[in-house]
Amino acid sequence: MNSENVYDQSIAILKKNKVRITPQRQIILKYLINHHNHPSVETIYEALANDFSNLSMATVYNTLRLLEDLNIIIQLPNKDGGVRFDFFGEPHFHAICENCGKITDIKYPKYSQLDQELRDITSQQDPGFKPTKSKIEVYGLCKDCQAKLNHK
Amino acid sequence: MNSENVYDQSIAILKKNKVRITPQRQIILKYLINHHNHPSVETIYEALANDFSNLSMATVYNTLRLLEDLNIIIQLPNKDGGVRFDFFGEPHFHAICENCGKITDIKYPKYSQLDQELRDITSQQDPGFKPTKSKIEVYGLCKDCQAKLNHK
DNA sequence: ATACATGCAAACTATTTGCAAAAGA
DNA sequence: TCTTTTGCAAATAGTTTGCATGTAT
Repeated sequence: MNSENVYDQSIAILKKNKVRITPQRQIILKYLINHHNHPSVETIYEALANDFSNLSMATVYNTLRLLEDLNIIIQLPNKDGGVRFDFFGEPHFHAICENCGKITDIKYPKYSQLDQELRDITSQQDPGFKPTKSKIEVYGLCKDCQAKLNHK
Repeated sequence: MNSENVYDQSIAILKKNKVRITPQRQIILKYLINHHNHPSVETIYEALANDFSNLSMATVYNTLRLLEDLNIIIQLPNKDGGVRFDFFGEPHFHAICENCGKITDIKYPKYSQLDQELRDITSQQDPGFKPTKSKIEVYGLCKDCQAKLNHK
């Protein structure tokens, strides 16, 4: 699926949920679709504020929460405070370096299958719980940090 | 494994890493082993400050970070700011309600197997990355919140 | 003995909030 | 039109830090 389709599909989700398509929401959504750098709120704000004056942090926060609630993006923990975001088009999980905080996308062909299994088990053990999504993270040390830490 | 063994085993990990066994660390660790309420920093502080005067928030923060770094406890996201913690004796994952933030432990017999698979895939796709742990969360709506939201 | 840990309070920073003005539908 | 959204600035809350004191080993 190309990024145009992905964008249109996301906009459709917004419309279905009766939220207004504002320019701010459009550029933030586009930014997230086109950048796979797992940006923080501030990274997004700084990248867009130049071309789009009068963009406020509050709006970035609002939009990100909205997109996350609609399962268009997911939130990732950030090593030193704050959070980061990732457009969640193709299901994948994340490898996170415990030393530098670097986040890498890990594609997993069997993700949907695993997701279904996790939901089933959850519903079994917590009757009545209605799962909407699952999130997986693998923590460890990235290549660079291993090298750095060995030199000490 | 009973809670005495779990405690001794955790203390052994602390000793192996040459951190001092202070009374503060002991009572915080014991609290986490004996309470499966996924406490916040403040919950832990308030529960212990009564019997242990002069306990400071800073020490609770320090200790929790230490225990997390040593993979004795894991950190969980909290709905409205802050984080929560869980002693990670038997591997399990968590069901988190998106509406009220309630966290439930979900036991998964095949967890170690899945954990191994996730690590392998991560190492394959991010050569050089050295995994230390994985974390899985299933988000959704708990039974109570579904009922509440339907009444609206 | 001495390096490490603690307690306190102040500092910091990410995030939220209230409200008037702006603008989608 | 009229409800939702935005921008701004102030407020809030979670977490960290600096340093003198205390303590585990």
